Amino acid sequence: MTDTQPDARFDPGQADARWQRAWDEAGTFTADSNSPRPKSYVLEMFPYPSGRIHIGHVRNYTMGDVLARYKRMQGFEVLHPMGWDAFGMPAENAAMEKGVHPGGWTRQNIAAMKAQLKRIGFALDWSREIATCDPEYYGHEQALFLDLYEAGLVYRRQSEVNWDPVDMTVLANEQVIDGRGWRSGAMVERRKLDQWFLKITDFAEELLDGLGKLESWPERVRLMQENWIGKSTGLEFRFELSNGERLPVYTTRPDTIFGASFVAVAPDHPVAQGVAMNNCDAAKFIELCKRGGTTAAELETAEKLGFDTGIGARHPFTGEYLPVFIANFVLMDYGTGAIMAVPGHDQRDYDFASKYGLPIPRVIAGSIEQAGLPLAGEAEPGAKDDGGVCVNSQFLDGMRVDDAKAMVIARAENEGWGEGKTVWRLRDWGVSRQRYWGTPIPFIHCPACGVVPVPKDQLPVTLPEDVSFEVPGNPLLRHPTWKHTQCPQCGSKAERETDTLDTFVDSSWYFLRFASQPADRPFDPEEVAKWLPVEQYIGGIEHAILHLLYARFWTRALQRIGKIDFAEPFASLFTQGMVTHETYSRREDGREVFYSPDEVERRSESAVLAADGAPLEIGRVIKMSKSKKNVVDPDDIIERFGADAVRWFMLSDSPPERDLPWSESGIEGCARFTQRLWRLFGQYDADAQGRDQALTRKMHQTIAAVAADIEALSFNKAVARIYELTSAAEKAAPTAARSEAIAALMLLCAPMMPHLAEEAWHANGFEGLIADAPWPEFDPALLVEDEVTIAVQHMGKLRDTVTARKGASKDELEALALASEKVRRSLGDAPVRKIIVVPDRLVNIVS
RNA sequence: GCGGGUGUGGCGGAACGGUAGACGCCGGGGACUUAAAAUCCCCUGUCCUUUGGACGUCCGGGUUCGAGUCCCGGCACCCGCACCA
Repeated sequence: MTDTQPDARFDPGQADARWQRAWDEAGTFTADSNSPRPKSYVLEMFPYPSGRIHIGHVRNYTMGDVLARYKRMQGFEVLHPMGWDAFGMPAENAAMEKGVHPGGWTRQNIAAMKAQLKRIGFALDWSREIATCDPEYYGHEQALFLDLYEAGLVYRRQSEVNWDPVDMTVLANEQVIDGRGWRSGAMVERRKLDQWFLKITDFAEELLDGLGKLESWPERVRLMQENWIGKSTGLEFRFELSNGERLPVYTTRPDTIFGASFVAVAPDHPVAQGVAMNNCDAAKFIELCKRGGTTAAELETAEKLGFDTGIGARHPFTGEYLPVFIANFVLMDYGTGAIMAVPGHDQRDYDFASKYGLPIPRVIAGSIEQAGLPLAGEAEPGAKDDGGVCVNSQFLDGMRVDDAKAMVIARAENEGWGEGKTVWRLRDWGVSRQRYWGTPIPFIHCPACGVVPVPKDQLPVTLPEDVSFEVPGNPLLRHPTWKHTQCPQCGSKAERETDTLDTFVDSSWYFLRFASQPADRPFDPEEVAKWLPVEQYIGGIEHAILHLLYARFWTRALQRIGKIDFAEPFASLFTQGMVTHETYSRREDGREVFYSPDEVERRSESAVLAADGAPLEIGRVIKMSKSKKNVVDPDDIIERFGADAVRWFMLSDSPPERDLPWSESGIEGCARFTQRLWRLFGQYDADAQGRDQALTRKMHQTIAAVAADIEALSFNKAVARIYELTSAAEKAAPTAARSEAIAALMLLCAPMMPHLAEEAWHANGFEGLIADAPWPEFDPALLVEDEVTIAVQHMGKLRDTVTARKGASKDELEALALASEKVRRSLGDAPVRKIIVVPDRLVNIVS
């Protein structure tokens, strides 16, 4: 090396900023959609601008960055953009707590977080930066929303919300704690409002079928979406009620119809409402059900409660009258809002029947002989693939579950009291939010013309800036002038819609806007076609269902109305794990007080509070959160260790889909490794002479393996490979082969530790930026070893290892194994009965 | 409650059904140094008295010449559950 002393240390404090500037000035990461190179679109889920970049963001974006840089080195024109999911509740909360404007607060956060991201040296095309709170962005979103409206995919209907009667505001589920408003503490009420919906259910079948083609999505995400969409086939049929009405119910298990011992309806079912009109106990019961949260988790964990309406429902086969209950575990949103309950074979029905002393007959058993077998204290599911047959079921007795289902449906259809039906769990997407900080829904309510869309040439409908959060309620609703306007159709006085869109709408098309940003349209279809679908999308598993399903829906909807010509936005998906940290706490005045890592002195087996030297309890390793104070600040650690050490830590050790436990000693080890590499890079000698076959072979193997590992996103394995080649190169004699290996290491590290790689590349006199250098080639002939180690087992237990020529025959390996003294000792006098030989791997002797 | 996942040394993890523990961290010992830092070398799953052996991948069963890996049944923890993003 020419201008660096061998013992000089790598100084990230200077190098990081220098190379970040160099990339900026050269426009290295600006994506050119007219480039002749093949295109690659690498995208990470954009962050909510909460104020500071979280270490979890750093991990997410480091993974995408390594892939983006690697793809560039492989000759791709890479689009790797970044933006801000900038609408949402925290900005309004900040406004209420600190008296700041949500817009100002958000823009300040964006500036701070952008500076943080720049310090990590991400290869991002900042020229395409988007913030969803910019009128330029949400105006186009309003236009798309109107397009979907024209296509009949948008409608209004009544829907329930959590209403806080004290704060006079709608609460999000997370703002309802034990049935009370988080701020006011008032009992939350359910209130019906007119709200906007998107017809995602129109696409249920397509969204389900499409999953099958997403081969590069994690299996578990596809499974979760499949279950969420929840296609089921069953029977919808009508009970004749003792009051003369008819009650439609839906069941997926018509084969168990003889096990029905009661009928249950949802508290908001018309039958329940009807009973409540003349029966104040029923009305009280319904009120009771409406208390408490609206979430599925709460409803399903709540104690099963029912109210006997006194109505009877006539069983279509037996003619017997079953009692009709109002029950809190029946959902109005699913099926018909009423069920036939089969306690013998459904756990919820079982719990309910046990509580109210209703019969629990068995109608499914392993065989017809087991008809009299009692149920073992819980419901037996009686799945279709375990050979269950119908029992105690008249004409169904002895039939297999599948056949019985078909038979019951056929009888119902013949006799005219029911029919086979497909039902979906998926519900339409409610997008109305009664909040200020979101995209205004571009509609006008005219007393004469009704609901009228805002003409496109009047978009965007912008948010008013002069709003106050001191008074409870929606600022848009209270604003003195904003909502008052004229009807675009008749010109008379009218009011703007004051609901804003769910922020999931914002994130349902941002990946299109990144690819193409015309001023007059949401995107240009040709430009979009060049980049989309996203080749690799990376984000948290917490988005496995909602965000990813909504984005898939939105893309398909745009395809249906001819805006784009592809159905799936993300070809490949990766869900990364969280960054975790142990917690430090102690009891003070009877409650647990947490301390942050920088207040703590961590010893090998204990931790003490630096301030007073008293011991602290080391808690479990859990997700970093402010309340547990187990957070580390990215800026802080970059300042101490440099961007490359932090990036390296994010990639090392833990597989990317699993949680990564933060540790001080881990990051220190990474920082040490940057210096170790730097010393090795300093030993590059362009004039060195001589061969080193073993090292050359190792180099080629490493180049191939690191490439494969990066493409599989197995960064921890790529890191391990780089450690191995580093050790080998350090130990090797100074030959031309060694210099070649050192240069290869610079290139292999370039996507992961770009500042260090650039610095070494430059210091050793290489031309240009390493970010622009091609990925090194490898010789496939050098990947295979010519000698292999063969494991020799006796009865499956390892006794010896022997060395053999690669590709040695079974007979040769057998002879080698039997010649081993350790094997002969283990064998003793026992006769050899069988020998299993796995070529190039092992020999197992069975005696 | 329902749906989905995870579980391997002191710690993070590696391992086409085929040598369990690659690689890193921690720890121990040594070298260099007046000393320290930095750096380098060696050791490091548990147990048994050794050359050597036994036991070991959350627990209990099973399939197989051979199971961390496949099957059945548990346990623990994590994610999601439709207005958090």
